Amino acid sequence: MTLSAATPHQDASDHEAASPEVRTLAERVFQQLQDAIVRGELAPGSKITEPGLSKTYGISRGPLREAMRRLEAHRLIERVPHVGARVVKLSMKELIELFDVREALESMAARLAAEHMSADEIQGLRDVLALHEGQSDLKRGEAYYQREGDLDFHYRIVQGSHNKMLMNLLCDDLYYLVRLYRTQFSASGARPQRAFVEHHRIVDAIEAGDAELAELLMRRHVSASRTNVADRYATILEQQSPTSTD
Amino acid sequence: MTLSAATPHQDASDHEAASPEVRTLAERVFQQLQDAIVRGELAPGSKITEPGLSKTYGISRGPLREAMRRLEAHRLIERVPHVGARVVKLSMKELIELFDVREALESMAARLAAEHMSADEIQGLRDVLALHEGQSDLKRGEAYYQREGDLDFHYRIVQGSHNKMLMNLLCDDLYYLVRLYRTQFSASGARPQRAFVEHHRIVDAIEAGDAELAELLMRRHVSASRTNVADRYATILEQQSPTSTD
DNA sequence: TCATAGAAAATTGTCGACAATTAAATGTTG
DNA sequence: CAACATTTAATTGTCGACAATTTTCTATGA
Repeated sequence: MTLSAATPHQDASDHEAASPEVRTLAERVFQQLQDAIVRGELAPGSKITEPGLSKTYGISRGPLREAMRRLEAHRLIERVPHVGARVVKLSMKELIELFDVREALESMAARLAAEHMSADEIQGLRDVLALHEGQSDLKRGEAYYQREGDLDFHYRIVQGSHNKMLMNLLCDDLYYLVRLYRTQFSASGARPQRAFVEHHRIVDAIEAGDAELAELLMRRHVSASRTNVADRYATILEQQSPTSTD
Repeated sequence: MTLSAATPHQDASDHEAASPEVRTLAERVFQQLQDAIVRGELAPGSKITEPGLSKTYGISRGPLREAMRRLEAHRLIERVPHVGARVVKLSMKELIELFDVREALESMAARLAAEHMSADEIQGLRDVLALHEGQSDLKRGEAYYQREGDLDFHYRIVQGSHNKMLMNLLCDDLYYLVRLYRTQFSASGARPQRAFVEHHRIVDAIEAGDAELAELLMRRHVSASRTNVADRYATILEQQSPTSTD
């Protein structure tokens, strides 16, 4: 809530209260389910049943199924006809693939942002960084705000590209998957500090209008993030089942 | 139909017959609507009403609404709560944005394809090209097969990347929009012949395992395609309303 | 004990009806 | 005649019930 000025996500509801701007039940339960999955309340790979959710959220199966169809299209759940639906579970390979796609799209976004971002938008970007850094000094163990703050940073650059297609793809499709993994593998060790520095340099390049540099720096930034996440994934996988080869 | 070996699209139904592999009504009507929109039978910007479609396809509104929710998530229709749905209509700006995103993603796909494509997959790619070229010699005025053939080429390279995320984004999200515009703005003048040459060079690079070159060539190829489409769009726009500034 | 076949339960798919909201039509008034 | 208010119609949103399919449980047999 203290991040209100820096949280462009559209999850307006705190926990389960009705949002006045959301007109239909299907829309509301879609956002609620999206949030529940991203937060990890619905564990990856777990089966979700229509009567169960229908009872949990107090709505009939009609709008619920419409919400599930949207979640399916956004790749947050996987459905099999006549069998049921499960929360998506990314393998390490898929997680790396996700970062590869991010690298291509976000570096493009950074280039466009350097070309098209307004002074106000750049100022907003700096505000996010300042807020981010301040919180980091205060509570460096608390990873939650770092993660959301990091995503806000990327979110704003994508919006700064002024490319609607790109915004839809990254913000509506990929970022929810990114947030899903982030609940499991938060950045570790010296990575957050390095990310800070990289963020600043990217903003510098954008402010200078150096599109080529902004693109290059963002590409490296996402690539470094991918390496870090892959390491974390492998580490956790070893801890869980040291002899597993999967 | 003669392209069966080279058409990886999953539109199995010819016109409206029941596909045995499609288990549910919602799935079937989703594909039918998708096809109708892509073919232009449902004009861009036209309003679609639930009772109308329900009567047309002979199903109730339940599964129909689920299909529409999926179309909405794939950006083929746009819905407003309590008002209705319309077939998406891309402005020239959005069309260019779409090609910009394609340029970033498909150049990445070409690079990965050069690294990971198997000999069989490359052979299949050459088969598509040969078929494509033969048809071009026979009937160069017939643009339909060219268009589908071109898309098959791109489709196979994306699959050759062996990146599931990339395949989903391009094949499930973007290519239907590409096909939608293609029904309106087919390649013109000397563009098809040039595209042939570019396709061959891209395959050569992939076969040689030259990832960097494949990426560069694909980037140029999509960029050239964008330029051509933008010109066609502007021309048609002028013919329709010479004095319009929109 | 394990495997298999059948029955029972649960879940998904589909439908028609009713409520809520919006769009259109009609009538009224200046 | 135009502008506005009211009424009517049409469309969307939601619900509960029934049919079809799958999964689970149970019983029978080797």
